[in-house]
Amino acid sequence: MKRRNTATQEAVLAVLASKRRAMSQDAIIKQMTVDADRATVYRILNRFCEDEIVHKIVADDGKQYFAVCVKCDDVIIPGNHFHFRCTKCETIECLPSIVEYSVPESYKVENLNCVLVGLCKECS
Amino acid sequence: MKRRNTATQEAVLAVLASKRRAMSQDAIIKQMTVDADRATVYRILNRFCEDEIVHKIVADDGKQYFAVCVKCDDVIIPGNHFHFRCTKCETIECLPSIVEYSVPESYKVENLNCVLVGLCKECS
DNA sequence: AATCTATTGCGACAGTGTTGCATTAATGAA
DNA sequence: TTCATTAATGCAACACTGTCGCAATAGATT
Repeated sequence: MKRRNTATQEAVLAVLASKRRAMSQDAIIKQMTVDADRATVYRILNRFCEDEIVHKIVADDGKQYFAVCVKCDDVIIPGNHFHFRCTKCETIECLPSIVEYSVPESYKVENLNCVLVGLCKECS
Repeated sequence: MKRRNTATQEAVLAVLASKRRAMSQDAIIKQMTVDADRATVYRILNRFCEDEIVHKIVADDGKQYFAVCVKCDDVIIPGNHFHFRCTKCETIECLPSIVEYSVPESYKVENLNCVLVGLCKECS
C-alpha cells in the first residue's frame, strides 16, 4: 500500500508544522485553508501516526491531540515525553522532559500517555 | 449544600471499594446490584471527586475512570501517581510510584494525568 | 491516455459526557 | 411523628468525537 500525496494531507501537515503544539482534529480543521471532511482528516492523522510523522496523545478532556514529532538537542523524542495542556489557550505542547517511571515486577509497558495540566508560559 | 446519604451512592462506593482498580462509569453500573441511571452515577462520581473520595483519570481510550484514593505505605497518594491500563483485562490500577516531572520556567501545573499502557502482572 | 487503487466525501452510527427539569426522598426542625 | 426544605434522582435530550462502509474521485505508474 503505497502512500500518495494530496493537497489535503499537505494542508494538515502545514497546520501541524506551523503551530508547534498538539492540536485536536477540530482545531486543525479550523486552521486549514482548504476545507476537508472530518473523516478524511481523521484518516490522514491516523495515517501520519502509523508512519510516525506525528504522534497522538489523549488529553484529560478525552480528546485526541496530534503533534509533529519533536526533536530536542538533535535527538528525536518519540512518545516518552511529558505533554502540557494549557487550560486557557487550549493547546498542548510537548515538553522536553522524559518520563521516568518504574513499574512493579512483570508489568509490560507498551505505551505512555502523560499529560500535565495547567497554565503555560504565555497564559500564566 | 449538605450531602445526603443514598442507596445509590453507597452502591457505587461499594463497587469501587471492592475492586481496587479504576473503573469506567459503564463498568461500575454493570457491577452494581441496585440499578441506577447513567446520569445519576455520572453525578455521584463527580461529587465523589469534589469531595476527594475518589479520583478521576482519563485513559488513552478517552474515557473517564474512577478509583478510590489509594494508600501506599500508610501515606495517602493523591493524584500524582502513575496509572496502569492493561490492554488485555481492560482495567486501570494505581501504581505506587510518584510522577516526577519538571516544567520550564513559569509554567503552572494544576493537575496530572499519567497513564502507562500495556500488560499487567496477571496478563503478561 | 489508460489502469490501478489509495484517498476522499458523505452518511450514518455508537458511546460518552453533560445538562435541564420535574419528581422523589433524605434530613433537620417543629 | 409530621412537615418543610432542598439534595438527589430519573428521564429525555443534545453535542461532540471517534469510527466505518461504500461509492466516487484522483494520484501514480505504465
